[in-house]
Amino acid sequence: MDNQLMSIGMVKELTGLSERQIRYYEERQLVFPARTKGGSRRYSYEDVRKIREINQKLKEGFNTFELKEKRGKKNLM
Amino acid sequence: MDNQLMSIGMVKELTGLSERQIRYYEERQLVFPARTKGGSRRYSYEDVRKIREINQKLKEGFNTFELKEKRGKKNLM
DNA sequence: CGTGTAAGGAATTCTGACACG
DNA sequence: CGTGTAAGGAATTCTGACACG
Repeated sequence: MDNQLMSIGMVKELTGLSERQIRYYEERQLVFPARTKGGSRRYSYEDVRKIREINQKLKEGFNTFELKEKRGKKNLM
Repeated sequence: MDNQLMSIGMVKELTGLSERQIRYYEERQLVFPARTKGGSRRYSYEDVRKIREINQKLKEGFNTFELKEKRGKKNLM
């Protein structure tokens, strides 16, 4: 994981989502950002892509549990 | 510049250099990181590459002024 | 000249919780 | 369930300066 370099602030800018939303997706085990020594999250572009997709699916009516299932079965994310 | 996303802390890790060195190369106009609203520097991979090259050249005996000239003439960096 | 460091401040991020629904 | 927010703390980064050489 040499490519997780964005702070949550960058992700916030790129996606337009709130820190709360971004952290929540992690809490629900949908994204797995790295951590610095200090404990801050570090995201990759791939994570940003996932986060966008998750938010999109949620808007479409799915819940985080379904998204997790879907990932397991179809390995799409 | 959508790809300047690393904090100086990340660059420090990737290059093994000190913040002082990294900032100094900017002061000497050898690298041009972006800035967040808050004022922190944001580096791209390209910047990291330049920083490594600069440090290498300095070890070889060049000074920052020469490095700036070289860049202008040969457009290598 | 290139780099170290202590100084004080400002911006960032973290966690756990209460809230709504 | 997904998200907002106020709370207090910890880690990060910033600038300007003094130091050495």
